[in-house]
Amino acid sequence: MVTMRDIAREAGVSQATVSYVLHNDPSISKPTRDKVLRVAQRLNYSINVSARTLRSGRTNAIGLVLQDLHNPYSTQVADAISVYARRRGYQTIIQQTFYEGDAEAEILQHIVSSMCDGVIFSPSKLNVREIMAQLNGKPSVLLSPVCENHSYDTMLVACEQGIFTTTSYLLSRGCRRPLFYCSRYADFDDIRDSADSKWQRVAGFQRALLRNGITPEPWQFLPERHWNRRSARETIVEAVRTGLDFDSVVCINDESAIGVLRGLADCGVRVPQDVSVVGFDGIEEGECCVPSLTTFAMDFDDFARKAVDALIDRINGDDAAPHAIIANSRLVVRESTR
Amino acid sequence: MVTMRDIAREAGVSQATVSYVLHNDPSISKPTRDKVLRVAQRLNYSINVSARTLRSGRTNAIGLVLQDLHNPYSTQVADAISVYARRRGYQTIIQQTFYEGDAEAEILQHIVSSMCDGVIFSPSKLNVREIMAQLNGKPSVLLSPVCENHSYDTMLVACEQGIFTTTSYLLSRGCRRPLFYCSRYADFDDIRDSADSKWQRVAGFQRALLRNGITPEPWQFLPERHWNRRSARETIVEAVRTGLDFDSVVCINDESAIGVLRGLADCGVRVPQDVSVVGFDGIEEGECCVPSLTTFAMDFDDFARKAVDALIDRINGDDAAPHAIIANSRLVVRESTR
DNA sequence: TTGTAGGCGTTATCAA
DNA sequence: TTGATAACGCCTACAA
Repeated sequence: MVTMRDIAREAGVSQATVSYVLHNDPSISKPTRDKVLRVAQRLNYSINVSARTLRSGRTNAIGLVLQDLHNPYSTQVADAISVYARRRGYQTIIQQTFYEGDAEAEILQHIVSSMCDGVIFSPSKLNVREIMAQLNGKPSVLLSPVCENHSYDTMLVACEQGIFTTTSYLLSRGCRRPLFYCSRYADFDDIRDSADSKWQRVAGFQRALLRNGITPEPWQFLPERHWNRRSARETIVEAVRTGLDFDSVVCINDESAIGVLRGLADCGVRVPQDVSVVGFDGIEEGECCVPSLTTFAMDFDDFARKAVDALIDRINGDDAAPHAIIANSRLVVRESTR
Repeated sequence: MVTMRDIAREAGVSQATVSYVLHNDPSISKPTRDKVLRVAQRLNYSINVSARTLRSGRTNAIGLVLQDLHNPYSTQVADAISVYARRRGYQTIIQQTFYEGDAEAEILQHIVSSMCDGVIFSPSKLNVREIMAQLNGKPSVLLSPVCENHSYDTMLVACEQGIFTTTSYLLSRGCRRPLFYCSRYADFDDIRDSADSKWQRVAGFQRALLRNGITPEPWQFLPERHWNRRSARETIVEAVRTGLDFDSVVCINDESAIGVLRGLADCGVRVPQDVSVVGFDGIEEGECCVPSLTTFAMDFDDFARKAVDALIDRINGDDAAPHAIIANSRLVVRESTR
């Protein structure tokens, strides 16, 4: 490893001078500058980030801590944030917690102590108290459906409203017997004010039904499963096999919706002629599947912009009260609804 | 920020003792140990990674430098590598170069100087000489279709053989007029030994045709476009509109194949009854699309295991001659072929 | 315009 | 069993 000291020795200057040159300090004369730069080039110098960080306290990187990168939604979030952060002059360091509380704490600790100037963090197991303990004052933006705190800026997703919108659209197109994938039935009054992402979606579904004079009934709720293609596919196939009478499926996310589309194809059910399907998220895959997916699509670029801007403001010392941030989103009508 | 010195003061021991305790050094007595740990807990201490790295030279992290995270193939690679690296006790730091030579060099420099003990790197713009200069001796595994060097372990993809396999399968099912998405026509003899990933695939296509007594002709080659859904969709729609007579499409990757499926659906062409489609990669999306995709599927877990194991061996001082590594892969027959 | 020197938080050697 | 102490590579007053 070649250090500034090596360059200094080689160029016949002090190590401090090298540092100044590499920081474009104007007080260094052109000849010295050139000489140092030439040597640095020749020795193929690259700065030691640990040393710089240790000394300066700045990393010029932001941490993005997600649960995993396995699902398209997370991937698109990660992609959009990386791209925008880069435009703002920051490296993005992506880390996954794999839904393990230990990993979460460990990663936050590492990140807190160094590696990055701020964190965009999607919590799973940790509660706000624990998060605060780990984050310990480091600038942060939370990606969370719930805004159970007033300690951090939080990117919210309009779950209730989104599912209300997709369900309402379905009903406006004449559907009367929608299924919801995936949750067990719960009484509307028990969940209407829930802070939980899933229950918010269930509540949106029910509110749309009620608004249209339909009373939600337990048969409409498909059992709780993973929010992924495979679970959704298996579940909907099972529903068709058991002879469930439905004319549409409201899905908790796009990935599930794509599994539902697949499962209906397995059963020879035509979409949208026999059954309509709506998703939630707006992942790219939904544009290109057959049939393409009607969904409540988030604007990922807007999401990334707002999250990163908020974080960088905090890094730069903004101490306004933490606030909730919502990205733009809208209903996108495609082929999966009639 | 709370440091070891703070703990030491609070616990009435030296800072060195704190370090020993936090490293589970057996020479520290139980009472001292407990006292220090209690204080550390209370002060919510977390280690400063920069300082540790600067001093010890070890990070316990590996860097994964990809071109982008926008396509499912890269995402699945990143996912699999992160998961396996974690099992081997390493954090994975994912970085994207966005196909910009500058970013590539910059990221490698940062990573070289610190942040991680080794790098899994997918080069785009940089040539081997430049890579070597940036990497500067840091343990590395290259993800690259070409093995133009004997300086690094390199994960190879069986491009020629893979496309040969998918094309041969198509022909064995009675197809006689396959299209190739996407490349311009090139004479077989000019490309059969190419080191380039794309030309290897084209060569595989042609070799399969020749083996079956079919002479490749320019009309079979769809113009060069991006290897993504949208380009493929537009291209195949155009091909159908112009009345091109074909009975199958060999795609350069799965993402393109999914775009082709979509484009054919746009035109009312049935798959596989009218046209068969094969992909290359084995991304998850191919399992669940309609129709599901016949493809030459890589075993991503095997890929990750081999890449990470090789890298960790190097980190641990293995100095065997660099070698080429190929992950398991196999033809997966699904619904998109007749 | 350039050099000297101290310290960022840790690890690790050596001595006590 | 524990404590001094000297780096690791870089940044930045301050001095020259």
